[in-house]
Amino acid sequence: MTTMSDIYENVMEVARRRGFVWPSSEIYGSVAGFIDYGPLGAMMKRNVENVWRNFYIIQEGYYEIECPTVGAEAIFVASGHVKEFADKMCQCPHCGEYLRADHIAEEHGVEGAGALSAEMLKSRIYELPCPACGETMGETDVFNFNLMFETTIGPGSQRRGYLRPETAQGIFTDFARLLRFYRDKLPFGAVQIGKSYRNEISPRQGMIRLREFSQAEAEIFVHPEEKKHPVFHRYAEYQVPLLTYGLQETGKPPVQKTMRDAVDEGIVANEYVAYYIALTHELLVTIGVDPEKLRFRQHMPDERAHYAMDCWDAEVFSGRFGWVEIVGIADRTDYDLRAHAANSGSSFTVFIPFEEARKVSRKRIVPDMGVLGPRYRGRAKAIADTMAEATPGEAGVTVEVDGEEIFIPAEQYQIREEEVEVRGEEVMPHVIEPSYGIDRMMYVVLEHAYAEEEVEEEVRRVLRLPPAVAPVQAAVFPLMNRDGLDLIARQIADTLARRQIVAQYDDSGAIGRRYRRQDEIGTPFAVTVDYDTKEDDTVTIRDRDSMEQVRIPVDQVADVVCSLIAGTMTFRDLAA
RNA sequence: GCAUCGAUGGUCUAGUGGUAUGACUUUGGCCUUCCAAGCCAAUAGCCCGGGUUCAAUUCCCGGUCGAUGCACCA
Repeated sequence: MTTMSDIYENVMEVARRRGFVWPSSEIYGSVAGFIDYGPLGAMMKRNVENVWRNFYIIQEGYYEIECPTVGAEAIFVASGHVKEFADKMCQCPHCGEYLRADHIAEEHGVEGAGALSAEMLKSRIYELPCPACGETMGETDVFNFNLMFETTIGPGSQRRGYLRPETAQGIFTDFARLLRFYRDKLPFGAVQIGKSYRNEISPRQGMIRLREFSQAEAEIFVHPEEKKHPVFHRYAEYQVPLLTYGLQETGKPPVQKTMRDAVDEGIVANEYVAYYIALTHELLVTIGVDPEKLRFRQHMPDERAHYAMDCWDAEVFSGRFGWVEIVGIADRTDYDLRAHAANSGSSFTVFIPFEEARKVSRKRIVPDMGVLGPRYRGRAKAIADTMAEATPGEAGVTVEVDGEEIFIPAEQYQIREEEVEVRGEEVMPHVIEPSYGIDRMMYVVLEHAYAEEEVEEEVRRVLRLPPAVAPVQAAVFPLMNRDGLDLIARQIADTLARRQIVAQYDDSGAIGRRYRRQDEIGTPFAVTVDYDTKEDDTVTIRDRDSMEQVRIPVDQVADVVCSLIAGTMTFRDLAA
């Protein structure tokens, strides 16, 4: 039987051999951190993404957008990635080791070393020993290693661009357009599924840490003071294992909590974060993650990314890698919108009307233009505008126009108190972000689905993939490749194809071998045409997991297979 | 990036200074009335670059990829 340590090798061996995942550009030597999805892998990945779409687009109503993977420098200056998404590194002049400069400083009691500039760090580590060889660091440059891939846009290498390190920024930069699309109301959200890029220093761990990877992200814009999810009740009683940072500090295991309790007890910051924790749990179980190997871990305060306020990771246990972060659910506050507003000059606020317009009394300076006009001529308008913003003194008001201070005596204006109707306010939304690593989901689903079992002294390898993500949904076999059985089987395969089912026809070799082949790629159901079919127009349908067979009429095959795949009927129902 | 080890048909592997073993898989044929049966045949391989040598898959150097440890993983 499979031991913990070699499950990865067994899973990846099947994945390679059967066309799920291949090393990229093998013929020229593959590069760490890049993979190809083969035919079955690409199919399965599409299925996983479509399950994700069912949750976020169909259930939640957040539409999908698609933005470029290359972005101009300004985007990532604003997002903070140019500055923050980098490690301060240095190279030991004695042993040549590459090291994190801030880590060296921190180990020797320098508080907040992560926030120091490169120059500061350089001087702080001057007298410290190298953690690799023990020699004093001395004169060594501290440099930023940015994890973004850099490129240039257009000829002449004039404009700097970056491959996006997350899909989120595209949604933020489309904020104003999206707000109009959703007719100027909060909350609203947009999602994006696509490639992101991070130039990892040393990627290992196969599909777990890639330099080019697929993300599925939702950015949900909510009122900053009202983080109550409109349909929170959907998941209010849903139970999820939560590993709070308090529990982590004391080394305790996660606690099962309903989402309502988690919010009421202040464990999870707000209903939105809790809602997407529960939704993520349901989604991951749907694609085939073992619920016994799934938990939600809260980020420690010092662990959070530069933009996050509260953050929970969905972690899945892998026999090879231990607990692996698959999904991050963060309350990014208004960090991103504020940054893009400041850098772009565009508006990132939403006008929220009050339920009733509020009457606000305020004082307003009304200049006597009959006096100001003739006196200041061309500058009169500017002076009047400036006065409206100013606070008048006893004798008059001083305004500054074009760098010149001008005193306007009190008799040249009136102070009018007036009631103004304020109909609402401009607020900058907060962003709730569930962010999924599709490739990691792919790996853990394959690992959790993989099983070896003894059947009549032979090892049967089977991928117990849920029908919703299995790359091939049904197999169709003639028991013998003659006597017209093959023709009937081909017709059944055609019928299934017309019903949008991915069906594989196979007539090669013994029937048992064909079942095993399909087991290994996770095909949930197999239809077999035998000699009884010619007598009574029935076929057998076989269940991958139980290996049991049920005989059903040929003309019901498509309906039954569709129901089984959609999950509206189980094989057990069929057998009963 | 450093250190150690490794890389042989699709997969797993034997072995070698003179082009390579076996099994499984795959394909074709025979046989076969439901879970990798049997028989015959076929296809297919020494990670890449350089060096030493008459000759390198084998020895040496460099690289790539992988495993392990260190470092790294917003």
